[in-house]
Amino acid sequence: MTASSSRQKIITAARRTFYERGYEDTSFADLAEVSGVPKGNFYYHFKSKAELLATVLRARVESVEGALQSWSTSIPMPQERLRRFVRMLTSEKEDLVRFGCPMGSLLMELGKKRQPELHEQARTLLDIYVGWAAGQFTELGQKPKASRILAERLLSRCQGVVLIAHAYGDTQLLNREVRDIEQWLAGFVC
Amino acid sequence: MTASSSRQKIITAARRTFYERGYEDTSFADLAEVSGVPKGNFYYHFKSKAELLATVLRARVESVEGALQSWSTSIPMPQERLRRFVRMLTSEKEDLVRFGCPMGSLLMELGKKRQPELHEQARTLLDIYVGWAAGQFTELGQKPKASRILAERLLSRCQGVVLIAHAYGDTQLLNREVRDIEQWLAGFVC
DNA sequence: GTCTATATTATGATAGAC
DNA sequence: GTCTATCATAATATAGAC
Repeated sequence: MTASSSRQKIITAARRTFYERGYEDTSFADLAEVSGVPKGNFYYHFKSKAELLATVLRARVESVEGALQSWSTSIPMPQERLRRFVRMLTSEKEDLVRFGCPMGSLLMELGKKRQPELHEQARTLLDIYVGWAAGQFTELGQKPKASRILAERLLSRCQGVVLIAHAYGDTQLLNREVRDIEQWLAGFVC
Repeated sequence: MTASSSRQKIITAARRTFYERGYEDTSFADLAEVSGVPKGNFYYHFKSKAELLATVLRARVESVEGALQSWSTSIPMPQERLRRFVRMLTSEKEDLVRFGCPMGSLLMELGKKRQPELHEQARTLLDIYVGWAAGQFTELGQKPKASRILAERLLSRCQGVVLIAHAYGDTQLLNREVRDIEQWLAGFVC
């Protein structure tokens, strides 16, 4: 087994388990079990648990950047791109209802940590979404300042919906509120 | 120092510190420091840390019920009561921007715990707000089912706004989005 | 009821053989 | 690079004197 393979197994397991149980409640013993890599090896690949988290956050950033860029090339109309973004909530509904939003969970948990650099890295994720959404609103004819506000409002609404749907474990609520956000978005199309 | 005094000091310290640092990251040593009560005493008043958390959650439930009931008697118009509710976000803005929403934080953290009864207790808090808000919408002439949906939407929007404002540490964003929610609410008045 | 001292366990992290 | 064994620490929880 190559080095990068073990390293990748750890990252994959951490990404999923940090999401499901939270960062603090996930031990290296847990990750060893999930990944199949003995926990002693972890310190060959990462110098600390915080560094593993930073790596997971970078991996999430790259995933998100990749998805958003691919939409920008494959979907011509900005309003369709925004719909595609909101539709993520329904296509991922099982996980979102069970575990909440991966980004939102990290933002909340890391926002309470003593190390502010971890919170900053989680905020990078949010910034990518907000910056991208603002770009779509600008293409729809909104001024830069208004675009930023609308983007923050869109992310805010998505986060709120997922949080409540997760609290109630209610998939229907999620579906219904996604439709409401889509209707709100439709007001900016014409 | 009476028994109830020590007990109350622990609850007060726990309520605040669980909010600021999260439940899991708050140790009895931390609470001993904050409350001034030696940590050995904690197990005289509470049989476990989980029981202390349950007590804190009950205290929050009582606070919320008290506030909502007092509004129902002191504020005659339901639309004014809903405004009062949303205005909480601005009157508590310093804490909300620094630490997020106390209820939202607990919902997220406890939603990832193995003990589902803790998550249920946190959801009780949410249920109280949602039930109360639904009652206000009903008084405004909405049908019961629509009232429930609007109440969930209101809580969802508030939670989302606080989460994003907290992530960015942005008080202005909070103020602005609160105004937007108030405008949305105003649509149901006439 | 209050406090000190301590047991117990889990975790992040390290040492060193292979 | 991989794996086992182990350290050091911090946390929950308990025992028992006062």
